[in-house]
Amino acid sequence: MTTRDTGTEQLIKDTAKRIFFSEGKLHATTQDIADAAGVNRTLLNYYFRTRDVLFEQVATEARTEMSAVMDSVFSAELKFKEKIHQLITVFMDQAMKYPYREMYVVTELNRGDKAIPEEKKTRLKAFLKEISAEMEKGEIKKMDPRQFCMNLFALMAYPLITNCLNKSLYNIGDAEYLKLMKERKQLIFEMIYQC
Amino acid sequence: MTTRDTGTEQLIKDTAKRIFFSEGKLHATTQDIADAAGVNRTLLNYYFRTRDVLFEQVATEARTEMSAVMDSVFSAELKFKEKIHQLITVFMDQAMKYPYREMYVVTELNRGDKAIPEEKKTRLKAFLKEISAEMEKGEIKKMDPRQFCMNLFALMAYPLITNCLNKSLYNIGDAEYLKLMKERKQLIFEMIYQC
DNA sequence: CTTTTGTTTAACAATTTTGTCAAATCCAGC
DNA sequence: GCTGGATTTGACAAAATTGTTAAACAAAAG
Repeated sequence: MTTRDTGTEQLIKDTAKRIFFSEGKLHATTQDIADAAGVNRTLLNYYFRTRDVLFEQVATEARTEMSAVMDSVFSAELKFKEKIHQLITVFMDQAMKYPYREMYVVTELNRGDKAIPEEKKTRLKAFLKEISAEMEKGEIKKMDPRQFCMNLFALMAYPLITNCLNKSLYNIGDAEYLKLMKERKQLIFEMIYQC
Repeated sequence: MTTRDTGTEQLIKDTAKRIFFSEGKLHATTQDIADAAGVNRTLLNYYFRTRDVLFEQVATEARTEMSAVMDSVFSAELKFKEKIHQLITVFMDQAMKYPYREMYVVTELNRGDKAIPEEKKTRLKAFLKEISAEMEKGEIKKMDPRQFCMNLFALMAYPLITNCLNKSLYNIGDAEYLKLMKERKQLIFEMIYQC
């Protein structure tokens, strides 16, 4: 017989993602997630058997989505400058929806010893080479390409992770915060490029 | 009778800090902490009564230490440029010891609703004004001073938070990582200043 | 309408984590 | 040595979180 697909399974996963990656509640319990999704907690066990399976599935999808987004940029046939521009746009849009997703991946790394797939490392190496080439051409300031990468991702990700803190510190609301983040896209580009 | 002070209380707190802020195990259990400290778990209850008290105490001390470090820079009588230089040195040294401390404070903000003390906000405002003044003088590139702040802290904190990820991604060991972070101090200074 | 099968629920069991208590231990002061 | 209070420990209780099961429910197929 065909599965009836009431959409509950997806609802649970989406809710878990929202709680983990948008709201940053990294220690949410299965009951928390069930409540937020408006379903009986037993359903989490019905669909995923155990809490760990759900968490793992969500984490895996997070990594996959992240990779897909990155791939779309890295494998595109674009000039370097355009690629950076694209990367900032795409990454920040993602990070604005799921500010804590990266952080989740990092903390996962910190306990279980998940390895980074070789494939990603080679892709990164290619990108580092591109960066070096641009530096040779004098397009961007010379430095360790790894530092360049760290700078880029730091500038993009950090303010979104510290969302809450910043809003409170600078006394700004949702609307203005959004505006600031939009401005940031351009700002980061200039910062990275003019140095 | 006078307290015997076997140093156990401090040992427990220090161990908790190490686990939380250095190792990034934000979900450590009381047993984990007791084991890491090499003491009986009951002692955590003896000295702190409940888990929450211990956590709160550790978090409070973290905030206090952080503030003290920041104060020492912000309230110093220094030229702006020297102040930034000092800030980078001090902040990064701290962040290298306790990379996840800030993150801990942020995630704490995300569930309980801790407010930021007014005093800190006023100090920040003063700093933002200083930044604006420097921009007027043409010492640093003009932008929203809040963006300047976000840039600065992002460049300092993020690579340390993603410590594990970076080591794995770039295939680097502890020694080289340390070297990279040292280089970063100078790099960040130039980046902030020459834009 | 009945059956069949996937879905949902409530009650319960198991596990994990935290808290309590009394007894044992240790050490300063007598 | 003995005493008294602080410290430490192990056994146990309580609470919180997770997992299981059987039964109720809902919808498609016959």
